[in-house]
Amino acid sequence: MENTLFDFISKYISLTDEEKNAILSLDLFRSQKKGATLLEKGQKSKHSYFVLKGCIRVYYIIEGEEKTTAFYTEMDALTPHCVANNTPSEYFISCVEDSILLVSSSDMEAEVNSKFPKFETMCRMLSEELLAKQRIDFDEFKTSSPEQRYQNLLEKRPDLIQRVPQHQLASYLGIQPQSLSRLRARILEKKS
Amino acid sequence: MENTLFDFISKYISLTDEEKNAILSLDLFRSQKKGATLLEKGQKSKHSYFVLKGCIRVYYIIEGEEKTTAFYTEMDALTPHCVANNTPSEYFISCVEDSILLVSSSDMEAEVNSKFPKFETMCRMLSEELLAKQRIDFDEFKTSSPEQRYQNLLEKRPDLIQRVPQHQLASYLGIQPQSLSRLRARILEKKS
DNA sequence: CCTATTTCTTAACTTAAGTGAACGAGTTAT
DNA sequence: ATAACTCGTTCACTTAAGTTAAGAAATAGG
Repeated sequence: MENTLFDFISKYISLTDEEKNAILSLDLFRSQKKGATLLEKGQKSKHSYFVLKGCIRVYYIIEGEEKTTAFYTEMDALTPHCVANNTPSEYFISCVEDSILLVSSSDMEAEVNSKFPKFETMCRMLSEELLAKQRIDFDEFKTSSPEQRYQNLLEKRPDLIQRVPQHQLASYLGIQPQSLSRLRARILEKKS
Repeated sequence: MENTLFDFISKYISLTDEEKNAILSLDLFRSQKKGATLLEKGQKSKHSYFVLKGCIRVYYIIEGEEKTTAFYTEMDALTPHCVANNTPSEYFISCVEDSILLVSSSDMEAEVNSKFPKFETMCRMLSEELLAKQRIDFDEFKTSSPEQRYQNLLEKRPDLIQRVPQHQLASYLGIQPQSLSRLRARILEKKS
């Protein structure tokens, strides 16, 4: 588990053993059961998450319906919108599977950032990278049909289709569960 | 023009007059004519943009069709995906209007970041903020219909609808220009 | 100033997604 | 063990977006 974290960090900066131990001593790892809620709509929170194992999702409740918009799996980092601007959350976050997460608070990050400039550099690089990557994902979503989005997902995150309930996948693809069912049937039809 | 920039920066950090002069002496402001291309597909680039005045757009050419996916106007910052990972660009960037831009290179930013930690802090805060904001935009896009997206745009960026050609707006909303025309007619119908 | 081109709209038709309902399989709770 | 739910699928029907084509309006270029 620690290795997952340090492998990830090593993509951006290099840490001494001392620094690694300092991080471990902060004791940030948390286990969560499938279905556990990490953040509710309306709540304020200062917590950011890094997924070491498992899967968490972001969802809204719109006119009584759950709309899942994002999944975070191994090596994914998530700072909810409400953390940045200290407002009540517009969405929920919960565990799709039993998960092991690294949970940090913005206060703690601010402290670490000011003590270790190297760490702030990593945060900057990481969020710049995620911003550019998310831009591409958004662009792909805009420029493709539901069917193309599903095919795209099959290529890029085939594991998600196995791990996650269909009705959650559907809203992730921007459609109704019935449409996803139909679309899958249509694709099978084509192959044969 | 300088004020636009320093007003923006002051949201994140405070600068001394000396520091302001240092920034101005870098001479980063560039004027661009409507229609000018800032980045082409396949090109590598190290340039990031901050829009002081005007409007630039990101677009793809997919099966011969232009697909516009993003607009950047006054006080918006853009670091293309290809800058972060030094790969050929998957999209084009061009000016929708005559524009005044601040253009920086990643080399220069790296240098400034290492000399002035304050500046790196600003970059981190900015990209974290943009990441969270873009996440919300993406979520709204996923959870709403083309018509809702248009109504949403009317509320949040009414200026865009005036400044930008309809066919570019259409792909920004994820639909065909004909569908946008129809959808606008439908909305007018409802109001009366 | 007029022509050429681009942009926007409209229309008719096709295709796919939304909606409401029903069903069976699998799960959870009592 | 059975009742109550959840989940995925299918069906019939409605609605909206995609597609192709044509024409009007606005814009740019010579």
